[in-house]
Order: sequence, then structure tokens, then C-alpha cells
Amino acid sequence: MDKKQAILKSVLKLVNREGFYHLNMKNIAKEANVAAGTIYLYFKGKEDLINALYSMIVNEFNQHVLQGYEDEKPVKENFYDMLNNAIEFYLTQPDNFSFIEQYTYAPFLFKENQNDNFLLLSPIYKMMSVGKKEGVIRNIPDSILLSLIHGPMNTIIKLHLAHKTDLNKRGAKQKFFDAAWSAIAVV
Amino acid sequence: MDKKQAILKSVLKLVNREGFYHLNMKNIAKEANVAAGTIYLYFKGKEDLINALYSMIVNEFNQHVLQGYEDEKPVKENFYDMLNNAIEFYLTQPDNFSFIEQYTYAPFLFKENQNDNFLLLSPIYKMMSVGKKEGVIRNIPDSILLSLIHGPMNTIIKLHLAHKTDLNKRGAKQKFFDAAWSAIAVV
DNA sequence: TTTCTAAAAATGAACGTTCATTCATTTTTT
DNA sequence: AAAAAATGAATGAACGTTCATTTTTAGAAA
Repeated sequence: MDKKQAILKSVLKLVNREGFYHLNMKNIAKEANVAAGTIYLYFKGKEDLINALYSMIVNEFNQHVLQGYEDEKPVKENFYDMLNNAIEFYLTQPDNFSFIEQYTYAPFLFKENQNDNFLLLSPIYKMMSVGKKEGVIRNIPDSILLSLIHGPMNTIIKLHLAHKTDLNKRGAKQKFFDAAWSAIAVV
Repeated sequence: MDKKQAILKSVLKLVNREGFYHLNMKNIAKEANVAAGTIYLYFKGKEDLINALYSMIVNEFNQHVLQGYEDEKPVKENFYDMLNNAIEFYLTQPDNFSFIEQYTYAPFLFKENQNDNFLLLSPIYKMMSVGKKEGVIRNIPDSILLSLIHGPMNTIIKLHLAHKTDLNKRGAKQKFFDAAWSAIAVV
């Protein structure tokens, strides 16, 4: 039994269930079936623990999003695939979504990783630059393009998880993809 | 001197500066130039205080966003105006943005208002329904439309405030508006 | 205007609780 | 039996809230 992983899983579960605000070491230990002191054998402290979890999730996310990505494919196809991968990642692991969101919006909590926040999106930058070169994606600043991809994705996932919409309904995802593509595509 | 307002302003400033995680009553009091006990003359406690601030900002936001809105105007014009109003509101008062974001992503922190989260967007729903009826806005679920409006706006503001883009640069806003409109408009 | 006084507002030290972290001791592994 | 891993009670700091006391306010009386 890997206690380090158990502890990380425990944090993920608790942050999702009760938020950062109520996260405390005793509960983390209990949920992971270890003693409170054990956590300090694997992590320097609470901050280190949370930063480690963040890094882990970002890595998993990047890896998952890039599945099936190939430079040879049309940009539009890669775009659909990546968006699909991203949504699938978060819908099947909503705890990850909740954690990343809360972490991102906690200024000065764990400054160390704050520059990595947008690192989450590195695969997307690659696709944008190719698309612009080929003339299929609008020639506007990357940051605006980014907001047109990342923003809707974030919100639609949030709405889905809050049961305000259902992305699994037939055609829903496709409609979303088409609309998102319209925002960044050359008319 | 209105102490109640001073306390609310103090919370806003501190949440923006150090996040919810480090927010404590002693600092709120110090920043507002009142004694710790004074806060309890105006608010039941910490949660009540934060909920009150949230409600205040949501009200101000809704009011500001609707400025210039008129049913008679073309939907596209209302859309641009509202997006412009929303961005202006947050860019001129970034503390409000940071606060709302952090509040929204704090599950189980202050459940009371959680259903009001999307209330923030009530003016937008109105516009969408008219646009669909007139055939200028895609006939897709409101929730998807919402994600295509709210999402990019949120992300672009975040990027601007993080100095990753500059919405005040000539043409930047216009490009963003055009792209956002493309996402929701009938082709 | 000045003085008095009762109510309202404000104060901040004190209290009880919670929490992250430590470390002497115990358990498990090799 | 020595080393490594794990434990959890103990510690002290931090925090939200309370309330006995002080300060301010406002109106009446002189």
C-alpha cells in the first residue's frame, strides 16, 4: 500500500467535498488511514502537500489532453480531440476539476506554483500557432484565442457538474465544439 | 464614517490581497480601523460578513451590466454593450473579480448563496432568449450559450489582470467581442 | 451656549476551540 | 537485532467570538 498516494487521494477527496477552507491535517490522515504524523514523512507540510497534488494533476491533465494529437492531422480535428479529451478528463474525475479551480483562485496561498497555472494549457498553444500559420485560425493574440477555448470549456464543465446542463445528452458536445470552433476559426 | 461599509471594503481588499485562506477577523478590523468586536455589531459572524459582501457585489454587477440595455436595440448591440459593461466593471474594480471568483469556487464554505452564483448572469439569459427568437443566436441550450459568453469573459479578464494580455490595447476588445459573437451567432 | 445624563456604539482583553507540527515511543521490515 | 517506518499524544500558536468596560452621541435641562 502506497501511503504517499493514499494521502494525495485523501486531499483530493476532502478538497472536493468540503473545500480548501475546511481542509485539515487530521481529516486528511483519517481519510488516508494513516496517523497525522505520517504525512510529515512524505511531505514538508500542508503547503508542500497541496503543491505536490497540484503538480500531479497538471501532469496527468496535459498527458491526457494530448492523447491522439498528431501534427499531421488537420487543426480542426486536433482541436476537437483536445477539447474532447479535456472535457472527458474532468467529467470522469470531477475531483480534479474542483481542486484545480480552487487552487487557481487562491492567491498567495501557495505562490510557488502560480506561474505554472497557465502551463496547464501548453498543448493548446502549440495547436494555435499551427492553425494561424495555415490560416484556419483567426490571427488574433494567443491570449484572446486562449480565453475563447479555455473559458467556455471551464464554464461548461462547471455547469455540467452543477447539473445545470448535460454534456452527455446526444449532440450536446458536438454543438458545443462547433460553437467553440466558430469563435476561433477564420470566417 | 460608515463602519459597515468600511468593514466590507476591508474584506474585499484582504481577500484580494491574501485570499480567503488567510482572511481573519483581526486583520479585517485593523484594515477597517475598528475593533474586532465592532464587526459583530453589524454582522452575525465571518460567514454572514462574506455572504453580505457577495450579495453586494452581485447587485452592483447586475446593475452595471444592464446599463444601456434596451429591448429595442439589435441583439448584437446589446451583446456588445453588456460584454463591454461587464469587462469594464471588473477591470476598474479587480478586487470584485477576485472576490467573486474565490467565493464561487469555495464549495460548502457558505452554502447559503450557492444557488445565487448563476444569478449573476440573469441579464444575459434575457438577451439570449430574444436572440434565439429572432434567429440571430444559435438555437442551442442556454447553458451552452452561457458557457460561450461567460467563459471567455472570465478567462480574458483573468489573463488581463495577470498581465498575460492587454485588453486596453487598440482593437483588442473589438477582436474579442467579434470572436465571442461568432461563437453564439447563427452562421 | 453649556452641562448633564441615559442610551447607543465601540472597544479589546480574555476565552475556548481548532489546528499544524513535533517527537518520544511503538511497530514493522530486513 | 538493528534500521526504517509509523504512530498519536502533546505543544503552542492562531483564530472566531464574547462581554464587561469605556467612549461617543443626542437630547433635555439649566
